[in-house]
Amino acid sequence: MQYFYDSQKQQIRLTDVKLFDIKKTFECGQCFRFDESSDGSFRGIAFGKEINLIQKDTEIILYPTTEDDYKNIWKKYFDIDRDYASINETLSYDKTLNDAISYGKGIRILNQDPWEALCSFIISQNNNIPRIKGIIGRLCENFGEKISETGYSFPTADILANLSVEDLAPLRCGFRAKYILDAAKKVSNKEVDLEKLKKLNADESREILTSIYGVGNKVADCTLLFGLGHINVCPVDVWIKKALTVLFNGSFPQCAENYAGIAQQYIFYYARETKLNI
DNA sequence: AGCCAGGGTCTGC
DNA sequence: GCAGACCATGGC
Repeated sequence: MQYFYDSQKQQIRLTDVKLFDIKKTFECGQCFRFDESSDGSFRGIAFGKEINLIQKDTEIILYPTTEDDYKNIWKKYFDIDRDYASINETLSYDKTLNDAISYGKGIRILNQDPWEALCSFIISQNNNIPRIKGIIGRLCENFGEKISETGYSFPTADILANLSVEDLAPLRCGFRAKYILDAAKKVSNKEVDLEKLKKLNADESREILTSIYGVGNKVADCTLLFGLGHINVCPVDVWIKKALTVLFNGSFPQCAENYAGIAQQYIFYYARETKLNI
């Protein structure tokens, strides 16, 4: 994969793209702030920047952006440097995983902002994806910064830490409001120091994350996988639970141990798309 | 109407 | 340690 920057058009062009399908990546349930436009491109916001992506086969264009933002934000965000071919080969030793990969090939695990991942997956609990996106959209419109005509950044923990449950009423997020506020307070006052978590291992981080009211293992593991780069962590939701029972006799095979999070994402996509009617 | 959605907490055994 | 009630909201 190579990149070319066009300063005239303010765009990055990725060529010879392998194993990066933007539609699957944005629609596999790992992030909630990217939406498809009528022309098939995707627009979204991450790290306070709005960006569009359009893909044609092995070419992807990112716009508008600068070369610096590509190097400092998007290259990492889209997991460009990870060798998915090699990971897929390892996972393919298992026949069921191989089936799931042929279905979800091109999914990449995004490296999201840890606070956004934590807050988003608190909102995700006992909820469905369209409504999660709605609540997060209202959260950003109400408390984020306006960064374009229609775009708002994800609000910081510091901003949310000073709010009350009543302030969050416009979100219509129900019982989750008190969880969001506790997370915001603990992150803001460094009782949960997300920067420090980056230096800890998964078990140590999970222990700290679950000290937040409303954060259990599943939400913590989503934060570890999607926000803190632990690709060997496997969040278990109702779909994964069902898939593990039906497809794997309870747990993933040996070949998935180092990439359990990625295996999990293929299986999640596979299970939902096929509704597990296998 | 009742069930479900990328769950977690609290109570009672 | 584990099952069951409960939690808000909205789509089907």
